[in-house]
Amino acid sequence: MKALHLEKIHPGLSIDCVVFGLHGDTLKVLILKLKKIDKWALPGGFVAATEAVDTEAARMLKDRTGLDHLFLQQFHLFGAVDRNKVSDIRNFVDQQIISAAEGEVLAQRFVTISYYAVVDYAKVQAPTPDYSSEFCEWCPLKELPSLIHDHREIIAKAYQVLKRDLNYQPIGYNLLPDKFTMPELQAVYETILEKKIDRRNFRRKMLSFDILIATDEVRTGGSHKAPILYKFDEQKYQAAMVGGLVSLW
Amino acid sequence: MKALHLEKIHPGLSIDCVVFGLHGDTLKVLILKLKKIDKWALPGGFVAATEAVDTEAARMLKDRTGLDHLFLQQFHLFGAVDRNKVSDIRNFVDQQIISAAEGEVLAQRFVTISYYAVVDYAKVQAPTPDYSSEFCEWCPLKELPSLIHDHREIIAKAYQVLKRDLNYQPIGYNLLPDKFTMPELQAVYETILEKKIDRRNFRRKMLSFDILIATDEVRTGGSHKAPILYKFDEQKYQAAMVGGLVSLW
DNA sequence: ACAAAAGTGTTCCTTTTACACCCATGC
DNA sequence: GCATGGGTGTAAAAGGAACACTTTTGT
Repeated sequence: MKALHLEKIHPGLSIDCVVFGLHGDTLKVLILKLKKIDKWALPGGFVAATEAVDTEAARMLKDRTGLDHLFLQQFHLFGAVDRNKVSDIRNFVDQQIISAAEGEVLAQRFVTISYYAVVDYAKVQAPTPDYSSEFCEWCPLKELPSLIHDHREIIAKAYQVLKRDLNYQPIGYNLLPDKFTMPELQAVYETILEKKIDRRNFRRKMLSFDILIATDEVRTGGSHKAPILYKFDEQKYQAAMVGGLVSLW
Repeated sequence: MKALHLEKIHPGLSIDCVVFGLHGDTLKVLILKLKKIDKWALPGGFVAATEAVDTEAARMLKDRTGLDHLFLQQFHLFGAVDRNKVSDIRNFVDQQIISAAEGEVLAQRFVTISYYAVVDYAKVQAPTPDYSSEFCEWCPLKELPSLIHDHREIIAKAYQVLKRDLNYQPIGYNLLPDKFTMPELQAVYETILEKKIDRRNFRRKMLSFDILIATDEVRTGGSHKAPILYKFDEQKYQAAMVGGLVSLW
């Protein structure tokens, strides 16, 4: 159980991560159940004085999910004056999750820089809680429990940005295993965008981007024709991420 | 001349603003010439402990440009460990622009949250320098002088985001006077995207978004047919900003 | 009258949309 | 063999690209 080392952190700045995963046709986010308190929180933490902010975000994700090199996007700094609620901090101290001295520090004003990540649900075996939480859970985006501070707002913004980015960049990559079928990829889009897409048109358009490679394997098991397994063309995928898939002019 | 009040600011956090303006067919950014030092800086400052970050960014823009209610978008937190160069700070102290005690504080690690703004060049009469700078100037994006810290990198990122956003949202609004002609609007796109667009196709597509209202006025003066003046339809413009102009599905 | 540049229209071609049809797999 | 869902094809409509023509303004 790691403790806090508040003297070594960058002052007044925290990181919060919204980790998206797809469970069947449900979009879920990773949240932590706090100890002794009936509230939840986003995975996050503080920035070591000696580390880059982006590096620290990646570290936190690794600590919680075990995953490295994932799709991690900084998306917004939340900087309202009273965004970290003093009542929440006091609760922490009362429940002896943090010391009075630590509570003192955390009750000061904090701004938080938020990142979102999209991960392959299946690759995250057992998400690991941190010092302040008893367990970690995937929660459907539409069924969020009571969250501390402005974490609900952060998730809402993350989802909005995710939807926008999905229309611009082939994010599906990161939510799926290395090899996946066209219907699986389509499900990613339909779930996130909350919209039905014509099967055949989706297929054609997706293939036209020329970022997928058909393998000679198929996914058997369903009582129907076995769908072809695809993988992303790393090179072309990266290029598409830079330029974007659609543009006005 | 306002002084620094470092005891009242949020620690380790600064704001930097990239203000874009269009001068003819040149995209320019607003930069400040530092006193006694042969370097330039972005307009920016520190966050009062009692103010929201977004509010502070707007205040800085108002202080420098006199403009209120402008298009101001937070776009990235720069959080590398050594991004604020100690040598630059020392220079400040040596030149007595700031006190030794202030220099002490500023030499600590700072992360900066960046905003970009797009403004009507003509509306900014005389940009006002701050306590650290002797004057303020519009500089062509392609001819940037030596800038402190990572400000060059910040401008580069801002430009990249601006180009992306332009393809998504009708930003042109903010770079132009209330009433403008179709060729003027087209020039905004061509200048920012560095790309020629067919006059007639641009017109048709832009009108198809149904966010422009033709006035019954024209702009005279050119030795050619007087172009119609348009204005944005506030309502529909706002809606388009939310949904975006293009989408994959 | 002429140059310059704006407004309008047209043609061709590509993409999108909305389908019908066939194919493989498991029960 | 049949239900299920995947792969392929196609006709009609919409949208995009390229270009000709007309109109207005200042000199």
